[in-house]
Parts: sequence; C-alpha cells; structure tokens
Amino acid sequence: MRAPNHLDQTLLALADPTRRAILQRLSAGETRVTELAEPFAMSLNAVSKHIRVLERARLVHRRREGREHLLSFTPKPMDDVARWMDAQRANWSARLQALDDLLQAEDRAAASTPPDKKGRTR
Amino acid sequence: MRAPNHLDQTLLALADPTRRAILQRLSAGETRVTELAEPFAMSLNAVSKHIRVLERARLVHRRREGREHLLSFTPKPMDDVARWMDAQRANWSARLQALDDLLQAEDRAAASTPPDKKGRTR
DNA sequence: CTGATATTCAACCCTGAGGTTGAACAATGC
DNA sequence: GCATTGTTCAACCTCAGGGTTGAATATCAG
Repeated sequence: MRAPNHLDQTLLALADPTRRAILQRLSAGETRVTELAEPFAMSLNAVSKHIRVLERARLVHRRREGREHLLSFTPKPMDDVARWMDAQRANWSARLQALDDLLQAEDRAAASTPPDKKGRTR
Repeated sequence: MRAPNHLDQTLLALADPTRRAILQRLSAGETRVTELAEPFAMSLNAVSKHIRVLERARLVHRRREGREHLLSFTPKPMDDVARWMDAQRANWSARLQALDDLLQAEDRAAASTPPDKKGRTR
C-alpha cells in the first residue's frame, strides 16, 4: 500500500497527452465537460476519467452550475514540479561546477610540475 | 497501440519516488547499479527495472566498464518538460491578464452608464 | 409528469507497471 | 578451470490505467 505524494500524482497526471491537451484547453478558460470531451476520439466517459485524474492531482477545479460542471485549470501543482526540477538541476550544475573546478586545479598543478600524461578524456 | 512521445515517457519516469531518488543520487555523480540499489527496500532486479524506465526516457545514460554498469544523469529531457510547463503557464497568465483587462474595461463602462442590474452572477 | 441533456457510477476488458524469485550471462580473481 | 561478483533476462503475480458499454442521477424545458 503506497501513499503517492503530490509530486507523484501531478507528474502521473501530466504523463498523458490527452490530459495535457485538456489542461491546454482549460488554460484558455473554464469549459464544460462535454465541450471539453468533444475534440477527442474517445468516449465521454473516458474523458470524465481523465478529468478525475487531473482533479486528484489538484490541477483542475470543478465548479457545478446546474447540471453543467465547469472545469478550470489550477496551476499550483505545476509550480511544485517546477521547483523540484529546478532543485534537481541545481544539484546537477553544482556537481558539474565542482568537477570543473577540480579539473582546473589539476591543470594548474600539472602546469607547475613536469607534464606526465594527464588523461583528461572529453 | 499508442506511440508515447518523449514528454509522456519523461513525465511517467519522473512520477515515481524511487526513480526520482535515483536521479537525485545520480546528480551527485556516476554510480554503479548495485551501489545505487543498496539504499532501497526492494530487490536489485526492481531497481534495475526502474533504471530501464529512466533510460527509456533518456534521463539516464549507461556506460559499461568491465562488469560494472556506470549510470549518469542526463538532464535534457527535463528541459523539455520545463519548456512545456513554461508554455502552459504563459498561456494561463496571458488568459488571466486578458480577463483582467476585460473586467477593468467593464468597470469603466459601468461607471459611465446607469447600473441596470445585469445578472453577472459572481 | 415527461422527455431531453449533462454528467457520473458500475462492471468489465486488456495491457502495462512494479514487484518477486530463479536462472543466465559476463567479467574478475585465484 | 572454477568460484565470485555485477547485472540482466524470463516467468510470474497483483494491481492500477485507460478504454468500453450500459445504467443511474440530476437538472432543465415543456
């Protein structure tokens, strides 16, 4: 029994072209379910399920107005993803930078001592 | 038979805490498979499968050195995700901005005409 | 009340994801 | 050659994802 966290659910929700298309459509404004489903080559029910996935990930908010359900895009979870990715890339860059510094230090050391075959591949 | 595109595969690969942890570990530098698997409460085989998912998404590159397989993080696919998200949020902001402009225009119009109760619910 | 429209619920199917275990393969050490 | 280490391959299990169809629910229009 896993307890999927928010990042899991957001990324999972985004990992489907239909759902990304839905979000794209919604970022142009509130839309009814049927209207949203119309362009897709699948049943209304299938789209309804996709919407539930997006709601679970809090990427979509539903507002009921009579028998119509109006959906809107709520971008906050994507900010969280962006933050995770930024952190990840910061790590990565930091490591590359450290590696670079190290290599330069080695070069300087090599320059002041008899050059004895430094194999810096790449 | 769907043909999942790169975004799909990248996001799917990222939508799992084990795999995100693997990437985090790898962003600190190249690591052997066994070493990578050690902290996880699952079989080596399970981790090996996760790695294959990451490779399929091109988030990880494998370099064979003797019997050891050295894995490294390759961030490019995450850049693509970042680009998609930026575009998405640009859309969203643009729409909010347009909405805002519209509302302000209406307010100005309302201020210069007798308010005649148009049922703008909410 | 009746019928049409908007939407979900429920049951089912198929495929793939994530895990297991056991065997196979490849490189190393003696 | 032989045992050991690093890693994958293969078969299997269970469960969730994404789709279908058919029925149920809620609202609106007459």
